[in-house]
Amino acid sequence: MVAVTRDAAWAPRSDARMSGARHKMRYSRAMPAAGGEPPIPKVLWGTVSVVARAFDDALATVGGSRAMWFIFLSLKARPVANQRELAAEVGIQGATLTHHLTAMEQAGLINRRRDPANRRVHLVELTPAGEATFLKLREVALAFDRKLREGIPDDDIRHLRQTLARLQANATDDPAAPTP
Amino acid sequence: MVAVTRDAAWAPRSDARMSGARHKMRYSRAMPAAGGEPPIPKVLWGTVSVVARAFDDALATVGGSRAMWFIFLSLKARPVANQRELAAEVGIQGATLTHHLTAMEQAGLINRRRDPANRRVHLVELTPAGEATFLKLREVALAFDRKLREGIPDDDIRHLRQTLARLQANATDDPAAPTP
DNA sequence: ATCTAATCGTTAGATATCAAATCTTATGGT
DNA sequence: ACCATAAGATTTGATATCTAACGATTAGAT
Repeated sequence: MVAVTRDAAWAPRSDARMSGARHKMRYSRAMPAAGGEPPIPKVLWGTVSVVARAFDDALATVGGSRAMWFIFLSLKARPVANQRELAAEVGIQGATLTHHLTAMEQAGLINRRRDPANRRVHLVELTPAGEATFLKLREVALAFDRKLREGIPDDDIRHLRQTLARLQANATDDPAAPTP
Repeated sequence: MVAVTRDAAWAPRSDARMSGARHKMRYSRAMPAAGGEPPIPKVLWGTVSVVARAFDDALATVGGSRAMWFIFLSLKARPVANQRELAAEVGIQGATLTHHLTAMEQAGLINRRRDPANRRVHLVELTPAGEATFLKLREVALAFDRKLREGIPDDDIRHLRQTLARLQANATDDPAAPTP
């Protein structure tokens, strides 16, 4: 018989996500190398699930979404040659970008037109409504960023960026041919 | 006219994901507060997309997946009272867990049976085939962990865990009622 | 000049996830 | 004893994402 403490009814935002560990997990039982800590992929995934969800919720309050915000951000940060490049910048596949752009176009936030110089490429540009939406989303994103970094020194953020970059590089490097 | 360098045909694993930034992005143009660096949510999302994909690919080579591995991991790390608790541990919703467990049951990796003491509860237990699969997945997961941490001092990993935990807490804390 | 191959984008089909509705079983109030 | 409510799990319907196949356009070879 296992005693289980349930989510209290009075708890604000009784969101069970990621809050289930009432007993201390001992991952060393399953993963001898981990020293009792959850493995890195699990920690990363857990944090990102929670952060991304909160970010999405915040953007949704002004009618946006994470993908929409990343698209706006890439479009405004520098001119993009084509959708393929935009997709890479945003971190999604071209097919996925198509869906988002179609939705944004139907919502009147962007225009797509063929480049006269190379009619294969579709040029993406913001409409006035798109500019207005961008500003609203930016406000929410900036507020979220402030909240996210609260109590974390800038040095730690820098360190975080470095370590994440290293993890990303380590994950993708091919062990077959590291030396040419 | 924008000059665009295309993916070279000779590049190994010409996966465009997250590799599109040939020009240095200046996010300060769009996000004045960021100091030219991409905002934290974007960095997090980018790193996790890449790492999770690589991890999934690795697990797929022995017939597994990220979700399956997390489920095994939680089941082996300590006994779990019920599926709701297991879902929280894994970091997914109960409905999603049901799908995975159904698939794993059909694959002969686990059994689900009603708890005689409380017939609402479905107890999950590994079959011998499940134990064997767990060992194979663990091997892959340990190798991936080693690869992921290559060149990163343990102190940095500890630091990473701490910062991620803080980000997670900051993301979810309710600004409405921080003080009771 | 024409034909083949490459590039850009979209469409189609599949999977993973979530929220909401539903089903089954247990608990508590009367 | 009976019924309403709660808890655990599943099912349903929606969304975001991916890969693979396709359509349109251009570039290159002959």
